Amino acid sequence: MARTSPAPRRPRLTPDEVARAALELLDREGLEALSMRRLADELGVGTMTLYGYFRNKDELLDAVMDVAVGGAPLAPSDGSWRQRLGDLIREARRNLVARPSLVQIRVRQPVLRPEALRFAEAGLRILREAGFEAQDATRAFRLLFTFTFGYAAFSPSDAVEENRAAARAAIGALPPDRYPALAAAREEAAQAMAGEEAFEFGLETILDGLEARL
Amino acid sequence: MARTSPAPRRPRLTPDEVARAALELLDREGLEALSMRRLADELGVGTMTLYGYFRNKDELLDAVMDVAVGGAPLAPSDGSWRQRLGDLIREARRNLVARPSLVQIRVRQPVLRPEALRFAEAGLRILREAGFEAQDATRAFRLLFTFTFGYAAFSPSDAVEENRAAARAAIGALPPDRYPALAAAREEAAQAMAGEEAFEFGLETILDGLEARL
DNA sequence: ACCTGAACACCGTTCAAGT
DNA sequence: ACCTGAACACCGTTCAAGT
Repeated sequence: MARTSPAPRRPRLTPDEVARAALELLDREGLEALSMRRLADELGVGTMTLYGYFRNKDELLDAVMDVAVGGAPLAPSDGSWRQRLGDLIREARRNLVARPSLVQIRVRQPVLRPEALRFAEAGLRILREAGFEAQDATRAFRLLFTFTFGYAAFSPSDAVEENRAAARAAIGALPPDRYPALAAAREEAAQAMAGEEAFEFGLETILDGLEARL
Repeated sequence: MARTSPAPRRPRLTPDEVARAALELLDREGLEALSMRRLADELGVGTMTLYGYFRNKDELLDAVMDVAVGGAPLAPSDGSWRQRLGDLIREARRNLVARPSLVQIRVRQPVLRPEALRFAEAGLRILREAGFEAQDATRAFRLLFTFTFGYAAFSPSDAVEENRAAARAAIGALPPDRYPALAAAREEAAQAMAGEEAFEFGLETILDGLEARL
């Protein structure tokens, strides 16, 4: 009467399940809350158990990035190359606004996972179809990527009004004779430090520049 | 016979000296080595002494940023607005390449110190002289700032060849039928992920886009 | 007025061991 | 084969105290 288990012992978790739990913790409490100890606690295992799935924290974060961008549909839009490329970038921006921690992970380490590379593939494809040669296409994509991630990294996405107020105060405290341009554009500078309008201005300006190169 | 000291006791250090010592440690060993404990040790004081100069670590980092960018001459170049703006950005890039930690500090927190704002002032002034109104000028500067800091944050500045090799390997491992554009531009993509050529392409494309708007 | 040790509440990771 | 506690070498910061 064979009991249920001569079977080889199997891990309680898969790396994917660990990564998903990490992403959930990230969404709930942010990157600073995602420690190996906290995550292990939430999963009900010892801290060191996690090191059976990932060699270290960077590897875990790599996997978190992968599950975070995996499955997102990369909405295939139509229209001109310019329209489609703009839509792709706006979709990336929406993802980064929804998950600011992804930017913090990317700033720690390059990410070369297949799921993450779908974004580059989609961008490159549009640029090649538009007529750019391989070298210009990769550089153009790099420019768009840098702007999109840079804007997410360096422009506040929450507490926007507090940040604007701080900027107004800082500019107001400068000696106007040494900072005339900032003094004359105080409100505009406070507006431009965040938000969708300044992002759109940047994106459209880059697309203008690319169009001029064709 | 008055001895040398009825004078009020004076602090052993000034905030500026502390910030300078922190910058030196940063240059020598990078941001991850700059802890309150390490810095206090190097200065030969107790850790908590530093909290007499700065309320917390973020305030110290703010001051480090200020001394790092302070005094740099912002080389006044001449030529067209386009030439001068390009030179300003290239100078900022050189500073960030020389001190990658500044980018890591900026990603932690906005910096609104007078010395740091000289860069925005110089950029805005050129853009206003070129003919941009206040709103477009601030947005244009924000675009250039975002690209410059973004490139420094997301493109490796050392171990470039190792990073390129990793990118080649990752692209090579992708199924070519699902990633045809990347497969066809593998070497170009590896090149474009870092270096001055891709930066120059981006900068010139942005300047093209701005010129088209005038 | 200025400085500081001890303590609190955390980290990531190595190592040796437990089932 | 899989899991884990203890330990190591760190963090930033609060508190109460020392000169």
